[in-house]
Amino acid sequence: MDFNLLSETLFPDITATPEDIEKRFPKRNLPAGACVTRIGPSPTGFVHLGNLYNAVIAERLAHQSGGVFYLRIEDTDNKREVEGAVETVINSMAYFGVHFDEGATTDGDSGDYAPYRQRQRKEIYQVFAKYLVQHGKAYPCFLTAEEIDEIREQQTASKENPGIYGKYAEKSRGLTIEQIKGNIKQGLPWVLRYRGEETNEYISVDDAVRGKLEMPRNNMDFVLLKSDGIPTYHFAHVIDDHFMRSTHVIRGEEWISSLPMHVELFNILGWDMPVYCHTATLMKMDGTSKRKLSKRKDPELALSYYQQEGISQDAVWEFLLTILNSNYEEWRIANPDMPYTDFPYSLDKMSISGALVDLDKLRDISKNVICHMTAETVFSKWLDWCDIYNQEFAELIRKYPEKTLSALNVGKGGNKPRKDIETWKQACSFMSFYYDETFEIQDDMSAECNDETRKIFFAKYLESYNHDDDSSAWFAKVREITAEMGFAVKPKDYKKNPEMYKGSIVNITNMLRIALTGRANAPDIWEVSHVIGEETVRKRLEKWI
RNA sequence: GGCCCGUUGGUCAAGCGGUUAAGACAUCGCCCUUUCACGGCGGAAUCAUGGGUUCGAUUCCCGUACGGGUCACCA
Repeated sequence: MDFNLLSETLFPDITATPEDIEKRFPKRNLPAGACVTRIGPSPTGFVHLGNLYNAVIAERLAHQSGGVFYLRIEDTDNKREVEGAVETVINSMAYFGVHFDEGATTDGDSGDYAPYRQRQRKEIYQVFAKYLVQHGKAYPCFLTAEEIDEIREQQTASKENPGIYGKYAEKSRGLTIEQIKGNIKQGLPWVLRYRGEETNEYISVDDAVRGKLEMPRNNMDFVLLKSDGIPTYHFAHVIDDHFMRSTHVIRGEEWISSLPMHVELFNILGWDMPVYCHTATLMKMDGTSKRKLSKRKDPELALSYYQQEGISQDAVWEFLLTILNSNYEEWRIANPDMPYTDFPYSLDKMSISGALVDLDKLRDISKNVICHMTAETVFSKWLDWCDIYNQEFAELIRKYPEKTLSALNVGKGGNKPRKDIETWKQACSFMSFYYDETFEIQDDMSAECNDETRKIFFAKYLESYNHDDDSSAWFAKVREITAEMGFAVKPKDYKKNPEMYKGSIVNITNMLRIALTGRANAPDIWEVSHVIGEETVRKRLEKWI
């Protein structure tokens, strides 16, 4: 077979050579050790935690080494593409603070290795498709879906591995140049297949997170170009990561099994392989067993879930970093105020078994992240979230900016700051008692405080109430009233001799707190009183008399 | 089914031939405290399993079980 003639028949319009492409995308001029990484989402409209997970690794690797981190859109499957999905990807990454140095943007592509959308790189792939045909390493295949099914059935029946290889490839490989020309003239669709070798060799790849990976060398005639002339993932990956000069390929472990195909292509094209980093799959607890997070069953897989829940993007990063590098948590405890960018991220500290997405842990992290923010930061981030997800509350915040800010400052100072706010969504319910519009009594007062006790207490309290009292003067009065009413001023006294008292000061303050905030769990009473103001204090307490 | 990856408390995990098997979340108890928190202290709780190798295995090797991935003109 005349491979040159075949390649001209198949790709008459391709005139560029591999050398031309090499020249067009020269090696990057970066300091030694700089990593070039990327994420390559496909625009299906669904951005999930796994995307972010890998993005965090890639971003850290690139930016902590002075390298480049870019966004490539893997849109080779036009059937799955959803309109606006590229924007969705870019926007959600931006929302979570992932910034690219180059790649696809909402406004075209930016960077020297453009285009960054695979469909626009069709000619580039075809240059190499043609090259492989010229060298007898690829051939057109006219097998129909039915024929392929038949082969598979036969293979299943005889318990052989499914696929086009060895003797099963004879039919598709055996065409003469005339037959091929004739088929093309007739307009029959064809795909370009790699010509696999029958082999029992093994390949070995050093994976940066898993160590040595050993598996049988590829023997399949896998598809390089689909019938629309667009490459499959495998072919596109090899060409793009070579020409975009990626040094590290970070991707999920589901790709491990196609590694032999990629190795084959890198070898045949004579290129160096990037460092592969196959990451663990995110799991979830289902009953008593772990399973992969599923798009249909688990809302927390979608990145939009974290946005809707109002989990701060910093918290999501912290969380991801803690499951990505086992020493991150200790580092964070030792360095509570440093930015995460100071943490030296390393691939060999990665866990290789699937991590469970533990929402409890996330909440705890989020709480700590928020408690380290200034009230001003909390104010603006929370407001940003409310503007999108809770407009009613956004209005309230805007209506009472000063009150809101001082409320956010309650318990902030000192070395033991309060950790009341977990998420922006939860902040709306936590903060609701500060505003008359959303104030409501949620908890019941303790049994020790019956109607009569309440009436007496609140009457006395209001009578002696002086809004200008400082915290200790205020509390002295509370104690005084408590004693007058026959309640123990010190909880310990009550504990020792419960029969001597009607209750303890704990019951009194609990009653006061509920009247003022509607719940048993709320910050310091004196501080709250000063945020909501004297008028509101009196109004809320008078109701009980 | 073939090939591949994995398995330390409820969860995330450190560990790399000899440890009282770190730490964090969750949980429970106690302490601090006017309350709510925060914080402090402490408890309970783990090496999937069977064989080797070894003076000694959580750690190394093999088998078994269990979980996961993949076997497309999807990525």
